Amino acid sequence: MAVTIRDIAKRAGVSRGTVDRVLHNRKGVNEEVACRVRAIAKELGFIPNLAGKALANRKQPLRIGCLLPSIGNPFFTEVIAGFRQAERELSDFGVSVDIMEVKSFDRAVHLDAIETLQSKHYDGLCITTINVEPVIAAIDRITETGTTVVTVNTDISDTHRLCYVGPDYYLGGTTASGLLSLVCKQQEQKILIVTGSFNIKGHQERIRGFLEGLTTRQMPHSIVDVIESLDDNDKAYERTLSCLKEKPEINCLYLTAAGVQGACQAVQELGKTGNIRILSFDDIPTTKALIQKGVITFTICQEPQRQGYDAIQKLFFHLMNQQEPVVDTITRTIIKIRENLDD
Amino acid sequence: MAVTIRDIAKRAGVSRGTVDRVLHNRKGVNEEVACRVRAIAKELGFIPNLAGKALANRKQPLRIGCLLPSIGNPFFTEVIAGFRQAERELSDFGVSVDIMEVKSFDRAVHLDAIETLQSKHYDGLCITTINVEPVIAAIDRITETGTTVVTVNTDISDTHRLCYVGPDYYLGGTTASGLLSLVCKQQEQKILIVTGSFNIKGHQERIRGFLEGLTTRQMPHSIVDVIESLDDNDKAYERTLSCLKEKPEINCLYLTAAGVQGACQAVQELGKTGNIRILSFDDIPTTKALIQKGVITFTICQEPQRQGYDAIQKLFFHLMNQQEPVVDTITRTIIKIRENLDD
DNA sequence: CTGAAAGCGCTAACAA
DNA sequence: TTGTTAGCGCTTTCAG
Repeated sequence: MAVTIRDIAKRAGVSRGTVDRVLHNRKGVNEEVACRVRAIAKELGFIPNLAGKALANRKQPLRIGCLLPSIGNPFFTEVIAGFRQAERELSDFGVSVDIMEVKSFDRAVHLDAIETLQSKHYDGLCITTINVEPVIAAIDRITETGTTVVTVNTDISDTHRLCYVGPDYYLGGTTASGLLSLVCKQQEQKILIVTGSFNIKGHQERIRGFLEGLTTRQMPHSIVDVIESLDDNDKAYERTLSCLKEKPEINCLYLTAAGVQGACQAVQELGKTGNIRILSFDDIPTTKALIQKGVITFTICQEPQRQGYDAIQKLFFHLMNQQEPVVDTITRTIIKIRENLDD
Repeated sequence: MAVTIRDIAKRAGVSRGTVDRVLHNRKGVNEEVACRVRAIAKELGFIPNLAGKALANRKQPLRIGCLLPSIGNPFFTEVIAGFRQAERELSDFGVSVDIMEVKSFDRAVHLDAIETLQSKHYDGLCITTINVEPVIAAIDRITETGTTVVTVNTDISDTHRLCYVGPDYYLGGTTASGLLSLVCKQQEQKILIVTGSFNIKGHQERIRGFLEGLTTRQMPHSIVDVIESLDDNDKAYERTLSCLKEKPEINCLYLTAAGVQGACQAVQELGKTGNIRILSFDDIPTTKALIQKGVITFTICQEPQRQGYDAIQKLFFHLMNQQEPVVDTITRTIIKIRENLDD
């Protein structure tokens, strides 16, 4: 039978109320008793019962706020589904989830959004934002007020976030290179890299992992060019098109970010489908369609729905039961080809 | 604010006890009142609060029993880890999980094990067993006594199980064929299929999916032979060795089941590593090592840990809150190559 | 057949 | 500084 605060109270010769105060580090307890209670709790290996806590907390439900740069970016649809699933499963424990969506990775927009979130005094935050100085500072201000922050999909370095839930971008890159090597054998690849932004660390990591992976696999290759799509289909289309025209030797496209459809459209219009091998990331509907058609050979995914789900879960368990250390959740690097696209 | 039995009781002009009796279909309630209560519950969209239930149920905890043919089969290590993780997370809700392990797929052994499980009167069962007549009947006998059964990893047809949690074997086969096609282009594959048993449906499905997938991808190929390993490394080694000697044209091995290490040993001893392409299923430690070494090109996995975890979760939620319909969980078909082997 | 009351583990408001 | 009490939603026992 599990240990309860009753057991601790009896053993320490105090009331349950006092035990509760000690366990929550609330002031107004004689330091001596506090010590004794803490010692006994540790000795007995006390773990608070979740059901009991949830029931008692019902009057002051747990409020979680989220920030996603999801407007106009279909990738985040799945992340949101994960948030919502977690909210549903945890509703019996008094959890509510608000999602704030913004467009783009603009610095001012994000700072503004974070300000707004702070003003709402959530118990916890799940956020995907940009890793730049003023944003980092804003987040530190929030954590200092006692709000717990989890970073989702994109980590924010050197801040006091509880943990990160998202992919290993470098591993995504090496996996792409590994599979490319298997598929192309010793045929030299003349590669055009279409990345999202030179300023986004995840995209850079996908390139770094890819290049190092090609070397490890001793894959003959050359990088013909690296261009930015800014996660935009139109830009990806134009720039890919002009680059392919200029450099007809290109036989491989490595798409590290959004803008997949645009880049593929350029290839298709030039009648080069089949002659140019295309690799991409994620599996938004348009990408799936291109794999079905055989335009893209494979895509590397990152469990977006799980990112949303796990972020909320982590936050919840931590808020309900401080103490045990929290580690990052690195979501899986999933290879999808035509056959296993739908699961 | 969510609806509680209190709300229903007030509205129906009865006590909470009566509402509880009605909601649990317990006898001893005037049919008229019962109807009224049921109607109000439905109208208000009542969903019982999990935390409340768990707390009240604490005196009669939920007991779940599991059956796995895991002795001597490393694949199930992960499934067990999933069972245990679920048990840990649900311990606050009074759930306990007993695991019964047997060796092999012997009919008598399984019948005996199921008998034993029945005699322990568990609230729910998670089982991996064989899909044959007497076993099916034994399971039906159990479900008739009110014990809920979930099938894990291997489904049992036409029985009154709550649901199935496991892979889509056919999809595993098509995925293997799809990736093989990408890797081998138009090079004709002369394939030796090493399956586990002709009598195990999952293995058959992996073959069927593979063959149909090769046709869909218009992959030139021939099946040189199909042999059984009986999930045993020694047998796999011997039979693969003699077959490879007899038919030196074989350039591809399709391993649908256990015995991977044995089959690979045969290839290695003949000095044919690199000349024979090998595909396998699952990622037990020995298989991982063979991928690292480059002996196996890729392996198709099925989320074994999630199988264990989800099976318990499903069972738990259903036992706590009958009513909502339960659907099967088909775990993902995961492609692993050297680079993404460890996640 | 039905209501009242106690209790699961925990929290918070109120007394002392 | 500490103890007492009521109550979260649900189940169960004991009266009636």
